[in-house]
Amino acid sequence: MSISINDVADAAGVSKSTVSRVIAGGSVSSEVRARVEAAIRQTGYRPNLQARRLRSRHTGIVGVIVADIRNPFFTALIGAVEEAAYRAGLRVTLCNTDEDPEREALYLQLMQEERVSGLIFAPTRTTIGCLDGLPQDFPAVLVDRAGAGGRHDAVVLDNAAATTTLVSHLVERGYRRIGGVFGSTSNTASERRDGYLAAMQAHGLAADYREVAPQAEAAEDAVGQWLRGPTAPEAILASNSLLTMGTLRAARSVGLRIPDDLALAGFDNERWTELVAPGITVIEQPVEDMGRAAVALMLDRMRAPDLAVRRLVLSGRCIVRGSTDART
Amino acid sequence: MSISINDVADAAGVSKSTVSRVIAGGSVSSEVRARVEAAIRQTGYRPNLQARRLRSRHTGIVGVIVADIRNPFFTALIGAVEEAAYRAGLRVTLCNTDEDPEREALYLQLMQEERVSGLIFAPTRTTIGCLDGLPQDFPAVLVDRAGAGGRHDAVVLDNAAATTTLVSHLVERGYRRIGGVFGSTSNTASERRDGYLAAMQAHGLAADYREVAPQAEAAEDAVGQWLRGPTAPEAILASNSLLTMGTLRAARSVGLRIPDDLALAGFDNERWTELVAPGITVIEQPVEDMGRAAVALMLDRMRAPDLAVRRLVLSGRCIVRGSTDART
DNA sequence: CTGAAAGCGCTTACAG
DNA sequence: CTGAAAGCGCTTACAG
Repeated sequence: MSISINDVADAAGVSKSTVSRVIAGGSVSSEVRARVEAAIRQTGYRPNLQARRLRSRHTGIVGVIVADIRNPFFTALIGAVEEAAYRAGLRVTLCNTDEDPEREALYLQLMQEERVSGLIFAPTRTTIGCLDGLPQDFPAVLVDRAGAGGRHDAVVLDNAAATTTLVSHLVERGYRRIGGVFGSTSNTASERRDGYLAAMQAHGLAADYREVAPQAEAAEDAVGQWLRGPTAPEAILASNSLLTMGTLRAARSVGLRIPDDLALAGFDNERWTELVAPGITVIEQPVEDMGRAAVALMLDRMRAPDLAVRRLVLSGRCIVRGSTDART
Repeated sequence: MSISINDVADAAGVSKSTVSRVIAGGSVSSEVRARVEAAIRQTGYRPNLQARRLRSRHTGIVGVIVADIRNPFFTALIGAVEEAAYRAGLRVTLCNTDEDPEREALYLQLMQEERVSGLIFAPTRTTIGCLDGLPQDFPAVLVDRAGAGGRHDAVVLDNAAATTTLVSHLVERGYRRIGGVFGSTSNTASERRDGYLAAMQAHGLAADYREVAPQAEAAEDAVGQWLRGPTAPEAILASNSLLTMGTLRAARSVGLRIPDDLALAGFDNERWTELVAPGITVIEQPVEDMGRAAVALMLDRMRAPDLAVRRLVLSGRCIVRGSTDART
């Protein structure tokens, strides 16, 4: 069937050990090396990675499990992780859970069966609790989503600070009835919700919020109802760009103008947030840094499994645009 | 180190053949099956997929190579492929080439070394030519991008029809100086360019276009210059959503209003194209169907390698919005 | 239904 | 520098 190292060895008139050494860049006489390289070319030999990984007992694969590949934040994160992993000579294998804890459990098992060298994971809140099921020596790094005081390395945004910034900004602009739309599945959304609640309380304002599946449709439905009802807020803070989009669509379909009838602020500086009129005020996350940092933490952990658990907290940057600008 | 099938066999007091049978769902007495299952649970055993794949000589992995994971078209495609593959009991491994032929060559090799069961690939134009380097028995399906009369199965859009529709629509709306912005790396972009040229000629109009790297920044720069110059068009047709976005940004920065100063039409019905004011006229691609169809073609090819080459051409749907509406 | 043996394609000590 | 042997963790005929 497929050409194996034995075929190359035969063609070159050497042992397969020697072929293996040539491929691995071990010490081989230049004359033999040339012969083997010619044989490789001639036979069209491609090493079988399954065999190599089995024998060498490490795969050089980093598993990445994200919650929603259609969320541009995760796409950007994946891109950054991929690049950093590639530089470190690691391959990436990607899984998408669609925020489903069952699929998370499945993929977590699969990653172990793949014997990945490391794992980068953005879990749902449900799964964060049962991460202790992972073997001790499994180099896993949480990214974007982590509990406080977990057993694993993590890279997260300073969500409390970010929401405080957003709420303060809205209050400064004169808004009082500030509502929130938060994802219901992630710890990150909960942290943003708690930050919102704390900030509202600090300003002596009454809080009101909705928790929905972190997708545009869910936000559009929930916010649409809300905006049509008697408790409609005059400003909304949304916890990710999909929810921001859904909120915007809801406002449009109800016929509210932004920012005059409804102010809007959210997370993630997606290009479209700048293109709509008015632009949307957002917290920009250092997503490239987050991806790179996750890989760096993972590499450290692979080298030194006994390192103390590290938690990297990065700051967002507030970009003010017209969507929160009615009162100036 | 890691727990192997032998440990389970020892714990259950059976041979590893029997353990293997239990896992594979072979015929085993219920008493023995129960003992083995208990041993699996007790030891925390996870089968080593590298070993399984090596021995069974097929991986059950479908490789997916796309040009740009940040292009929402590809993200949606990946999602659809993943789902269809998952249903067929296949795993997906994903590679992102960033439109770089060198990385394409690298990943193509890697896919062979991984011994993937099948490949779904959106190649650059450069690479389409040297796809014959793939082994005959390699079940590869091209998606979104394919040459005419290639050796591989393919799923593509009817690009000629789509651009003809767009040009006719613009002409109908009274536009005459219709320019184009096309990606420079893909065959699909070339087909759209050729469709544009043919349609313009059929209408007796002079064509003018730019070819750029298929990213927003490149389009923004090129179109910005163009719009400031003496040959500025009154309408622009862009060959993907990133280019549409760049064109829109360029128009904004030059201070042109859409559609009064510049009409705009593009590809891919991304959510933001509906959210900006005015909305953007686009060709919507049946991207989910494309992903599913690619997997279906691949499965057929895996089962029957000698099947005649098939090329599936799907139609886009034109969604007219305000961006092409100045004259009505 | 169950087990012993062979072998998938490599790498890794161990000799020479 | 080179090769023969062992073995990574499985599955797959082959016996019984």
